[in-house]
Amino acid sequence: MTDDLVLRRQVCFALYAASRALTDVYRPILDEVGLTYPQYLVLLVLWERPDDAPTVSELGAELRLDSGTLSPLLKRLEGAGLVVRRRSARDERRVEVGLTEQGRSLREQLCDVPLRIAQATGLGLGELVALRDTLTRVTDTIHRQKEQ
Amino acid sequence: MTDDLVLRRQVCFALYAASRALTDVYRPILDEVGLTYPQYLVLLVLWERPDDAPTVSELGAELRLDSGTLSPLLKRLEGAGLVVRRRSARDERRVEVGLTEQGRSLREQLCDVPLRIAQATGLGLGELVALRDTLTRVTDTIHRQKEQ
DNA sequence: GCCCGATAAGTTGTGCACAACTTAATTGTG
DNA sequence: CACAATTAAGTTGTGCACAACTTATCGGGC
Repeated sequence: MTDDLVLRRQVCFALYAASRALTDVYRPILDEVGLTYPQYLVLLVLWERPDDAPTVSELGAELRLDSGTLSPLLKRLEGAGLVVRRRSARDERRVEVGLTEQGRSLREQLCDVPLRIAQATGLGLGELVALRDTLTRVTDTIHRQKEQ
Repeated sequence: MTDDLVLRRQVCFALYAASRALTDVYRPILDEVGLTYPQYLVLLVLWERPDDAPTVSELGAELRLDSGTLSPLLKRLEGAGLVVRRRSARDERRVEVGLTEQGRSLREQLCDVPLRIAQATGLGLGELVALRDTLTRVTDTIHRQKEQ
């Protein structure tokens, strides 16, 4: 019982370490275009629906990040000329986030990134899909518990 | 090809989201004893070898964190009375990190934490072990590539 | 029409992570 | 022995995450 408290036995440490290791793989790749990993995640959401201009809250719901994280991040993306923010006409509380032409065009430059990352993991395609699905299940389980 | 760039398909996002979700489970538990999750990880290493007093570098090698992260974190743990730092006698560059009595006694208070976390994931024991081993393999693969 | 609770985004403060740098001690080589 | 290269820890600066709070807008009930 007492030696359950050992670092290498903990799933959470494995998760924490793997997450940081993968971010290390992303860093040099994203550095070339001046992005951080969370900024890249925001762009992924925007690229999925290029004509949508989601609000800050909608972005936050996808990425599970709050305005405390997103507001300064989006300000930096706007400063880099990749994104525009505008108050919604019919609800002045909302801020819609849209891609600039420059932000749109970044997508092609980065389309081979997922493949390069997948290769760095050393896992086969089947293992990757299984891993992703297991992790997604864990995340959903935890979030469902939170809400109740 | 182009729709590989979709958030929900990316293993890395699943990893990033799961890691943050699990930290969310830890937070209220560790809050009760005034710890953050990375501080808890440092204590895990110290609890494994209570008479060892590893150096900052040795802690960093276990957790893959550098002195830029560990120095202020250890200063806070010392401020909380859980840890002591002392310069090594035979190598004045090194700083050895040891547990205080208070830091040692925290272990018993937290020994049921891994079980509570495991339950929150909703996975069975076999799945947890498999997940941990896959993640550890990915982390090791990435780090081996870095070194070459 | 007015107010009250709810909602949206932003701000402030704390604590990681990590890069780049500084300071100090040690080791290896001539 | 001298001294250059290395190593260890700490510092500084940037960018997340997240809690707690503020400001502004909106909507429903009266």
